[in-house]
Amino acid sequence: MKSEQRKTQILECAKTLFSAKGYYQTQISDIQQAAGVARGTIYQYFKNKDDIFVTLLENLYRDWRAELSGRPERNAKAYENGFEVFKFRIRQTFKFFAEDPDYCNILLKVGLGLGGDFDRVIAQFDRHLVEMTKYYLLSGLKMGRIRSDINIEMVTNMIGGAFMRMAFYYGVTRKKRPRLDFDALTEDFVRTFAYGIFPENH
Amino acid sequence: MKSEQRKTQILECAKTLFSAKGYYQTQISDIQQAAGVARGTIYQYFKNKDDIFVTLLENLYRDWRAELSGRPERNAKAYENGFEVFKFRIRQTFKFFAEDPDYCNILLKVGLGLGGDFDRVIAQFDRHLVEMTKYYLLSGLKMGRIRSDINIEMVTNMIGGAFMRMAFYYGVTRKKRPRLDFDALTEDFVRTFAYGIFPENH
Amino acid sequence: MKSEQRKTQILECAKTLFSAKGYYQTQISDIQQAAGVARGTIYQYFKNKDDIFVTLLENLYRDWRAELSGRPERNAKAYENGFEVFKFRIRQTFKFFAEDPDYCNILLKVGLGLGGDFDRVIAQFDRHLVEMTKYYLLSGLKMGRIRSDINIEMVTNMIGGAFMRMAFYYGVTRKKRPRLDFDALTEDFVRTFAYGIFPENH
Amino acid sequence: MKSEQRKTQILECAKTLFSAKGYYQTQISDIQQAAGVARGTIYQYFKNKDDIFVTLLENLYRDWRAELSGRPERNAKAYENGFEVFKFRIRQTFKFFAEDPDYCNILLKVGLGLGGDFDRVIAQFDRHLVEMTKYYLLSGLKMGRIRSDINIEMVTNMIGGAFMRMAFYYGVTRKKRPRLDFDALTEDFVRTFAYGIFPENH
DNA sequence: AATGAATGAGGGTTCATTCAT
DNA sequence: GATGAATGAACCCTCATTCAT
Repeated sequence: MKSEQRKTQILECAKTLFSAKGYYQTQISDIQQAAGVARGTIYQYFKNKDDIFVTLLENLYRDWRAELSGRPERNAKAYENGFEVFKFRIRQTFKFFAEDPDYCNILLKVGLGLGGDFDRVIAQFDRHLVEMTKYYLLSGLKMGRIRSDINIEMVTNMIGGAFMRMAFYYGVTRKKRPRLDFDALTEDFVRTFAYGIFPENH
Repeated sequence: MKSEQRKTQILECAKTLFSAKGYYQTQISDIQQAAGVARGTIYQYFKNKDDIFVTLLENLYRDWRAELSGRPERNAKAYENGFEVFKFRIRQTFKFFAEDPDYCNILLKVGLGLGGDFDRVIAQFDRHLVEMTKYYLLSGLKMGRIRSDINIEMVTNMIGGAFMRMAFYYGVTRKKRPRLDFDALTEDFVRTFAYGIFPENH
Repeated sequence: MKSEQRKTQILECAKTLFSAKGYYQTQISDIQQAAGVARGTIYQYFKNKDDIFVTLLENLYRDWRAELSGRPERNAKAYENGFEVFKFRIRQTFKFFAEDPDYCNILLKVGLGLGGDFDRVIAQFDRHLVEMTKYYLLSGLKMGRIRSDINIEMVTNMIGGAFMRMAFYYGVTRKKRPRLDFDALTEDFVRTFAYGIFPENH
Repeated sequence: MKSEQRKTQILECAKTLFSAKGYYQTQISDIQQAAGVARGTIYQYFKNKDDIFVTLLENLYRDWRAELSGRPERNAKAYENGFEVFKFRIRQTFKFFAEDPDYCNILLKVGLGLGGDFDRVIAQFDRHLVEMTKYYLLSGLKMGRIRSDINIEMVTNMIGGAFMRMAFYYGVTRKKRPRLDFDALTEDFVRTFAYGIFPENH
């Protein structure tokens, strides 16, 4: 228990540092000092430096999924059509990243291009998000709620890319925006993909 | 001239390696061996390892802009309305990344999260792409060709994110897809943002 | 305490080596081997090679001042006139260098012409010695105990130079002279400057 | 002939650089650029870097001896007693260093502590100066012109040290002193050692 | 004789990891 | 469990010297 707290504390310090300085620029000694423990203590909780970063990524994935689970309270009926579910998840993800910019920065910037085991864990998140989108698109297609002429593969990627960039934008780049309205944000985001940006009488 | 060739050759080897292994995983000795020169020779052409990477990024930016310049041959008239210009640039950028996956990988994955001077050069590309998009949106708005109720800031980020992810997808992830039809790809991409994915009679 | 000992031990080895081989001829690996520690251990105690040498010079200066402080036991009265103070300090400095030939060699030979931070620390010693001499000369002048027609600036330099060369001679060049009589040495030195080398009835 | 000029020119540049930056801080490329020749050209005139420095020191020694040779014009008679000869040589050496501060700096500061072959060449100068002094003292002693109770070894070192420091002071430290009166300087220097700094009725 | 690109041995420094206390 | 001194492999970079042209 006490031990678990210590581990969490080290991870928290590591998160801040990795986010601020990147993986290779962050030394074990930085983490150790920030956490206020001795150098060797780190190695009682983690196998090595990689392990810290991977644990961080796995926690991120776990926490994100916890955020996703649950249902939108209101409008339980609409939930059935899949669109509301999708919107809810988009909303929760926005919230998740906006409320933890370090996680956001680590997943969408710092963690990329590191190679090795890291790619695997990051790909896990990526795949999950993409599958979620694709699932929505496919079921929407089947129900006639989505245009039949779209290129699923492409649109999936587009939505994923657009979403991640926005998450990064609102979570990291624009750090000091006081209070984001996640519902409105999500509505705007979804509407753009739903109806396009051309006037209706195009 | 001979000297310029040698520099280019070193850069080419470095590009492949950085793309495949990442910045920190690539040693000077890797580059040196790949280029078939002695260790010290590298330092006759570059100040240090950073310099190689930054030069690579600057060349990337330069080459990309060269790809953008020029006009679509056919349909010169439509070009006037800005939409064709935008589409042309999207198309050229797709082409640029698809034809040079290493550049693509370095810019959109490997180079991120390195910090230092690298961020500056990468941000240059990013800003350029975003400004290009925003410019198109603003002029389209003024001409009534784009819905007046969109959130410019958000849509700009969405298009940028969607585009980069696609470029990465077609350039790197799906590396071995023989022959991409850039015109069709661009058309699909643009249409999705233009008309949305919902059926017309929504 | 233990740590302080280790640092001292490394410094001691470095002193011997720097004195024997010079700054640039002494490698970190020489010091490391002489001290019987691993390469990296050196860097736990010193920022870099420069730092070792500068620390050495600063210790030298500190130790020398410690040697100077204190008063000649006997003849406390004569001490008042300044001459005895001066002689005592000359004596102590002779002693200091004769008993630590490595310090002597590092300060008066090895450390010269290195430039950088080193000059600063060496100049500190030099200035101190010169100021000490000048102070004695000026107060002697005021009290009528020194000829009024001497060129202070020149004589200061002469005494300083003569003294340093002698220190080097007795400390380093003539390394193995068993037992120096510092009192006699000082007496000779001072008398030469006091009365000159010409016969009295010149 | 042309070749000899080229060699001289390289040496001249090397002298300036070695004096300003020290031996190890001066790179072959510095010398090569300053001399306006290609890197490889240096090695057609000198075996290696050491050779340049040693040549410089040997030229210095040669030029100094040239400066010493010759006789004081006036007072040819006094010349016989050795004192005038000694004074003349002191004077010429002052002049030599004051007129070539780089030589002065190289011999009395930069060249010390380098070890290797350099010590040998520098020692040559040193020994010459000391022998000159000792010879004067011994003959003065024999002729009763110098106090019989002085410690020859010590006084020799004192005069040598005092002299070198002064030469350095007037040649390097006080670089910008307009016009030195070498006769007066020498007179002051010699008188200090001759009669001492105490009042006559001590 | 002159060039300057190429060389590579050699040095300083970093930093994740270990282990005796 | 906690500590932090010690470790040493690994890496970047310098720079005197060579040699084909």
